[in-house]
Amino acid sequence: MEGQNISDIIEQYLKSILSDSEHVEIRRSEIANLFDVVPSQINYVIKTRFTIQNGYLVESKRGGGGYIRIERVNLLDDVDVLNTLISVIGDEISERDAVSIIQTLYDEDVVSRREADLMAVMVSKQTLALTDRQVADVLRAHVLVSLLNRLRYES
Amino acid sequence: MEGQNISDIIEQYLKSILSDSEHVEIRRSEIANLFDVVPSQINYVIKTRFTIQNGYLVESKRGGGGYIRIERVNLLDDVDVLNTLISVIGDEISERDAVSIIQTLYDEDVVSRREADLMAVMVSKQTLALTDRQVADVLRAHVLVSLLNRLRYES
DNA sequence: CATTCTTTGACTAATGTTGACTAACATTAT
DNA sequence: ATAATGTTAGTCAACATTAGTCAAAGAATG
Repeated sequence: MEGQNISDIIEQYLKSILSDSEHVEIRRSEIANLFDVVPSQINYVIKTRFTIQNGYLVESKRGGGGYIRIERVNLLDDVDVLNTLISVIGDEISERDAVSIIQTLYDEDVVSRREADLMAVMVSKQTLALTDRQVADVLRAHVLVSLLNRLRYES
Repeated sequence: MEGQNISDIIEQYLKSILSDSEHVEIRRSEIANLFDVVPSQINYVIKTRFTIQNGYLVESKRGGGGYIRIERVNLLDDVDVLNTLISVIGDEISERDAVSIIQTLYDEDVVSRREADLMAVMVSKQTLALTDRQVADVLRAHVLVSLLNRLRYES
């Protein structure tokens, strides 16, 4: 057990709830009060310990009745393929390279034909209509990584 | 279920009626009284939760015997769903409205669950990480229209 | 020491709530 | 007919209530 700092303690608290139910829904300020920390520390805990790589999905809503919801999801077996491809992408990527990555996904049966087609539309020059080519390449990398991360889990 | 704020509760109330009949017809002040809110809150609920992007049509009449009528529209009955949606999108669109449209596509069986999920990732703020919000909105509209156009052909 | 991780708080953004004012329509009086 | 009055709904901006971001300061680690 590592219970040294308060972030670890909050992490354990949330995970103990998650070991029973599939998800937790919290009010940020309540948890912050409970552990006597500033609200933004909750964001820090979530950002560093409840990532999609670890199998957690987070959604939230602001305003009255706002909340933060953490959900446990089933990670799929394609993790290795996805990690490899993500590391290949880097900070920017051309349309041609993006298409070949999508092709790999299809070859490896990670996505269907139709899903691959949609992804190809998403990374195309025409869709990412930006005057500056490099800006488009950076955005395309971002888009592709987001899509690959989405493929890590089901439902 | 997320139902902490009163707007969500009113939304659920109206949708529970809509799950039985094709439409609801309300007197604004009555609903406002029922949930103990000011009348204009009903407008807020309708404006944020019963848009055409969500698959609802709203009409109303003022004066004596006035009413607000919410109707669920079946977009598949429309001759050209996609054209309708594309015209709704316009030149720019918020993430919220975009998600509504994607949800509608899924509800109407135009796309699968997974395809809808990928599309949702695509239009998310995080994916379209741009400093200027309006630029992101414009790009998001572009992306969505591209995707909808892609859905025209069956492959 | 240098580096990385944690903690904090000021500022920002999103969403929800309220009420004063306006617009549309209906009914009644002239 | 027309005007006056009453009865609805619509708009908009101020205010309230949440969560998110970011960078600086502090603590821990090696």
